[in-house]
Amino acid sequence: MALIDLFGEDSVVQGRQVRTEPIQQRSAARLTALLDAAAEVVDEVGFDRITTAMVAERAGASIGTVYRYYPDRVAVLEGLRERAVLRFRQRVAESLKETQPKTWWEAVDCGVTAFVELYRAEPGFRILHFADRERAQSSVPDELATGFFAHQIAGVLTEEFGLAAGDDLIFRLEVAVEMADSLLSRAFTWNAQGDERFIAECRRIMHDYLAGFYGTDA
Amino acid sequence: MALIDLFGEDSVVQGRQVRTEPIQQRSAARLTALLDAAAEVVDEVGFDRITTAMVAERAGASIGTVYRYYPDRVAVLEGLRERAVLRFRQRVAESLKETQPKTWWEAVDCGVTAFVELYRAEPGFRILHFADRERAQSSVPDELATGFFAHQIAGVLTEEFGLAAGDDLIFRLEVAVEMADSLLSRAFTWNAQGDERFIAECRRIMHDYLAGFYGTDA
DNA sequence: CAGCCATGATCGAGTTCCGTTCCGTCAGCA
DNA sequence: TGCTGACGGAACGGAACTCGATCATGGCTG
Repeated sequence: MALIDLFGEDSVVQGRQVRTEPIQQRSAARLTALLDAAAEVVDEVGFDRITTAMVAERAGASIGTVYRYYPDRVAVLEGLRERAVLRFRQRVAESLKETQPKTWWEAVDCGVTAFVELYRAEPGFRILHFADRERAQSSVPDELATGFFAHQIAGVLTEEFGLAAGDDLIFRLEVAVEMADSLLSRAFTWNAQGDERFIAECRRIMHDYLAGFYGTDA
Repeated sequence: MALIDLFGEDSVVQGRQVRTEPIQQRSAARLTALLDAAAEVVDEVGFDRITTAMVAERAGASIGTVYRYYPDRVAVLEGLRERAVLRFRQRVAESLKETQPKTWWEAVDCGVTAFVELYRAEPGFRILHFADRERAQSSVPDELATGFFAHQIAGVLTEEFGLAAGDDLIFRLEVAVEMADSLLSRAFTWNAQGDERFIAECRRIMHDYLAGFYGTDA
């Protein structure tokens, strides 16, 4: 199994948050414009204060258009999150292709790098960490949860670097993903460029935590 | 410095989220009733769906009373968070007094235990982790952030167990607190009693991470 | 110690704002 | 040129929040 298959866009299940699939071409542009607008507004006023009117105005659309594509306010944020996840995975896929990692550690590191880069460059990317929590109380675990990432990564590590597959690996990776998400988000909490200390410590912890179980490198 | 001084209620700075300090006795009862109501409602309908009307009704008060004490809806949640932090610290203080830890590790473990117990028993306790994220975009680091905990814990570990004080210790602890918060919240995300696997792994990781820097135990 | 009353506390109808709907109109495609 | 997808924005419902009327408390006074 190629890395690109695990992290490429092919394997992303289309979300259910969109009301009407865009048929005409202009509507696809509308959709991205709406999400771009939502991303900006989220960064400016926060998750609580965002209003559908703000999103519509910023996107140069009317209220009705927002509701044409999304059933409600929360769905817009979920759409934003879904796109962020997609972009993250694409970025990881690119990073893997460029880096051609020789060890499992280098592969994991690609994930950290991709995360940091997107946090820096992508408006509204912080929604990734946020939505994690809010989701908890309502729904069933979905394929965007950390557990899903854990499975994806497990696939890569197993296929490419021969790590022993199994529940232990999955669990380890889920813990690792949770910690990394937490530390990297912390790095960006009060520093738009990301506090290098936390980023570096995150890399170190990931390495030590996974190495402690699967042997140092290789 | 006694442990109780670091974690007792004395050192808690009164929050600013309350509009009017209660003067008469009944209003103090009102305030706790409002927070109790908010805690229940949060657990039932989530952070998004909570309304001031729900809180008022559950507390047996009118809308106006809610707004007498809190400037807006979000402030109620912040008040709830502040109380949760307070209770966590009190619980840690109790736990330390009972346990009489002999090693730094036992002391840290008290923190984990307190967190787990409160998560299980205290309605709305999950707000601790939630609010962490939302807070980030608006305000300056406050004394309820993880950094504050790190300082508190550093004080205990330095005074009681002779660990070397300094920025390194503070940073380590901040990272540890962040990871613990993340893993423990994950333990409770889809399991009201807390997934024991994550709780145990959290303890192990805390121990290894801190021990790796300061030497095993003692 | 009873009663007074300044002031804290409460209430809830009313106002404003926001989420959401709905239908009339416009634009792309055949 | 008609048919269907896309769009706009007024209108509706409900939730956040205000405000002046009203009630309760507890210190003070005689």
